[in-house]
Amino acid sequence: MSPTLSDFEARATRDPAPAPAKRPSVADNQSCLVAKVSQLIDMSDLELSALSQLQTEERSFARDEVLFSVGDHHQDLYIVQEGWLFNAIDAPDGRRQIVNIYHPGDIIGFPDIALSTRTTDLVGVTAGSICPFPKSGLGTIFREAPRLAALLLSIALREETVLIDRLRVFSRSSAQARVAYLFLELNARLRCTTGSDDNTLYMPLNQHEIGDSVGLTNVSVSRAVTALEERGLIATASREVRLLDMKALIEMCDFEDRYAQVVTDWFP
Amino acid sequence: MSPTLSDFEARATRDPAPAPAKRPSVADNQSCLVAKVSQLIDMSDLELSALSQLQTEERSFARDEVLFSVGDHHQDLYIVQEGWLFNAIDAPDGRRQIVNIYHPGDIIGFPDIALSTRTTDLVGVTAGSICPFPKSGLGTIFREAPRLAALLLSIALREETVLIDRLRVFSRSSAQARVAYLFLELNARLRCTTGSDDNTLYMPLNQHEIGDSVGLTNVSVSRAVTALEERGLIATASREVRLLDMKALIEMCDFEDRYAQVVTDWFP
DNA sequence: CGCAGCCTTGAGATTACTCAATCAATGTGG
DNA sequence: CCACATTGATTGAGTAATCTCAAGGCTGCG
Repeated sequence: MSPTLSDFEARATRDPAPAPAKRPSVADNQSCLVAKVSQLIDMSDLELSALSQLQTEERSFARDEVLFSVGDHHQDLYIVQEGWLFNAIDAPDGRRQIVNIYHPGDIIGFPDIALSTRTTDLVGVTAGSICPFPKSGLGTIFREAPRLAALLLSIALREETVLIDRLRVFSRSSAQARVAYLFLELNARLRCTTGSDDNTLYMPLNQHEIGDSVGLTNVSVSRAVTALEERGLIATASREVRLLDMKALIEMCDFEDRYAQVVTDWFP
Repeated sequence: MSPTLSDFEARATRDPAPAPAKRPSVADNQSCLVAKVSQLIDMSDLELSALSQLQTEERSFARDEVLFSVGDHHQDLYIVQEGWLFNAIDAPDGRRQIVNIYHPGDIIGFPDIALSTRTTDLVGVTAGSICPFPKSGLGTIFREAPRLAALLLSIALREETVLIDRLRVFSRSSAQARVAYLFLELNARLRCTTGSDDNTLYMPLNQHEIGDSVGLTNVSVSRAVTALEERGLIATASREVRLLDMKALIEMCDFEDRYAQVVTDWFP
């Protein structure tokens, strides 16, 4: 039996070893994008074929590999097949802002397609692979599969809502609240794909990278994590975080789960 | 001659008196959305009629009026016809995050349509009016006018890029840099609609509201503005800000103008 | 003239940052 | 199998920035 999307996801989150075993090409079965979209809506044959035509070869990446950089010209979106990545912007003072953390099934590079060049670097957190998806294929989708086009807009708008949530948290809250928010968000996202619900999450980012995500230094992250542990809100193992007191965590950073629902009532 | 979009904009930014004079209804000429979209691309007759059918009655609002609140169910997007508004989220500790500031021609409520309820409050900064646009009309656009649908996605993605820029600035930068960024962003947005290029901008927000926008207290805003003036980077009058040293301002907050361009090469 | 809203300024408290040293975990080569 | 190097996490001490609380000033308006 060939692997399904959830197989990929489970493997990616539990076994992020640097050298991934030989996997069957995605073309063996279906494209990453088809898998991703199938999760969200049922597709007609027409829609399926429109999507499948956009299939291109997957590309693998290594831990810490930079897949593209700010200023690069681009032709593609990517769908994550396996592994974690993030995109980031380097500030002139040497600090870095991690903008988004990507997991299997996520779409990478969406905001950039309205501009001519990349606005962020893309970096591998673990080893893994991504499926390119030519930007020009979007035209086809909009022309031939309006319902899929509407779904893409929905995905973009949900990303925007999440960014607004983060803006609120990161511009006002304490170090502990910021770290708590990051853990809660990752948990919400991973839960809706992997289905595990014990509120334990795999965390391949080191504390410096966590700091780059939430706007803190590695030292402040360390202190915040320690404080959250001492308060009994979380427990950390080697590369795992367990959220012990969801209610308190959610309350301290005013977290909202935006991944639970997608409204489709206005779709064509 | 009935007013054009740019008439509205010029009036809104230069004459934000609390009680707007009687204006002809937008139906006299064309819908707000048609005007907005015409700015960005040329439309075929088919596209024009698809858009025009979505016309509904405009609604006026007063300074400080709350037009909708977090949790409200919604059916509409809005296009700003005249005046300024912002949307905001109240934090449990009594502070408030202003998420977005809207000017004539802007689309309000876009991120919310992927969710069932409002995620922010909408508040009038000056008096003005907005044109509702039923969410269900989006389905029509996606079905019948794919190029307009693609344009909507572009607009959403540009909003997202701007949010990413803000996340970077507000989670790391100094008070002066945050305030400078806000002024630069407002200037860039107003310039592309009003066309004035002397880098002087109308600023109806008080310092408390500026603080709510950039994640500072009113006291810190006051100190930051004073410091920027003392350094000769800006000058402030009663309700105006003049940007004296664009180069230094842009450099201190790493500002990027995302409003100058929209790439349409992938459009159907 | 006096009130109200907004802005400014001061002083002390809080919070995160920087710099630096130490500790822990992991992996490598002899 | 163990010394050693490397990377990441922790802890301490002092610094810098913003926040809070509070008082006072300016401006526009009834």
